[in-house]
Amino acid sequence: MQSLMTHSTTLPASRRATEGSLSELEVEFVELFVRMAQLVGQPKSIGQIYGLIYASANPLNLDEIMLRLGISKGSASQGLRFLRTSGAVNVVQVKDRRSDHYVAETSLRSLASGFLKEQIEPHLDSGSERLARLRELAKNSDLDDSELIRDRIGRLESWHQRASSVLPFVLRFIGR
Amino acid sequence: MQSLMTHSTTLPASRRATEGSLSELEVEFVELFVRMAQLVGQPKSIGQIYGLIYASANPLNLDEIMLRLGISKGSASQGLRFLRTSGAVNVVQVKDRRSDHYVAETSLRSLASGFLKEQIEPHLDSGSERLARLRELAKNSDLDDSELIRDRIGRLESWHQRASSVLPFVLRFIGR
DNA sequence: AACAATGTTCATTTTTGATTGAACAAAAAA
DNA sequence: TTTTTTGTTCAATCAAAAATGAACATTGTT
Repeated sequence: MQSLMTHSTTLPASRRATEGSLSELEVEFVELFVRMAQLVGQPKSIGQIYGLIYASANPLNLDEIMLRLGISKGSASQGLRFLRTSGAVNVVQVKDRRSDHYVAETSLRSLASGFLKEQIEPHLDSGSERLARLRELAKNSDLDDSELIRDRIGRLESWHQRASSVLPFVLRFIGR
Repeated sequence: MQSLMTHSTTLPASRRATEGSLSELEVEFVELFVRMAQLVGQPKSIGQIYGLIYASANPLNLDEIMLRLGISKGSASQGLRFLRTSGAVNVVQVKDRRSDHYVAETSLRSLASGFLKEQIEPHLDSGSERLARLRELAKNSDLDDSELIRDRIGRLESWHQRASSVLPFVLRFIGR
């Protein structure tokens, strides 16, 4: 759950590590990803963190992330866990640095599949159980509207099936 | 934005209009739709209302909905507006009743397209503007990481394009 | 006209969910 | 072993979003 590749960097160049403020360009990236995060129902901090890493030329560690974004250690830690387990960032080791550093996974395929697998699939699975329960309840229901109920449950089943089959399809279409 | 068909009903059968409580079966439907609503980032009340209407054999009006679900008039009114404008429910007139009554739109095609058009499309549109702004800022950016920035913006553009093209595709796939 | 029925609006309250930060554990370094 | 670095956890706080309900408009009824 945590791809360990080695990545050599001399943490160089422009931007000092512990800065506490972002360039105009970085702000724009961060804001863009905050919107995207919220669009898919994720907290702002997730978007901030991913946005910063996405726009960064060198791998960042937890400390840098919390300082640059001005967020708490807790948020940074939890946000990074989420991004790690859903495959949106990867852990790399930086020479002469003990802490984990993070780089962005930029393939849309990975991001989309991580999201769908983590956020959508579970719902589809639990959906099956709910449908079963619904069918059960429908048996002992008023005979009056049993026809309607039958129809509605049938529709739900067809939705469920369609949704399930669109999912891999979207992945293939969007993929690599 | 409000299809006015006439629908004759003698508001009959089982369930008394002003009851204030739901059958076990109705509860199950309502809960199912509450989950679905929250999955796509919509408030609970939206799911409740749609769920109730979905499981109802006869058209319901605002009063019935708020009483049966035990929600406020305000919630019911706002929820119904949302469902109306996104095409998830239709307005019908019931003989001898002055108020608007609602029936569920049950075609997945309509529901999905309403949702995508209302909730996703706007984001894709505003995305274009943001990308333009990003490109603008990138011009006057540090020459150091200009290569990375170029790459990242390029990727975003490709994501945007893919997302835009998947959308009508999903609709066709899911449709009818 | 006066009254009743139907809906909408929006300032306040409530609920939900995200963020914080201090306390803790684990693993290096000293 | 003691100290520092790194990261996680979770109860408490804070902020955002949703729900409430009273006031208001509109339209029909008497």
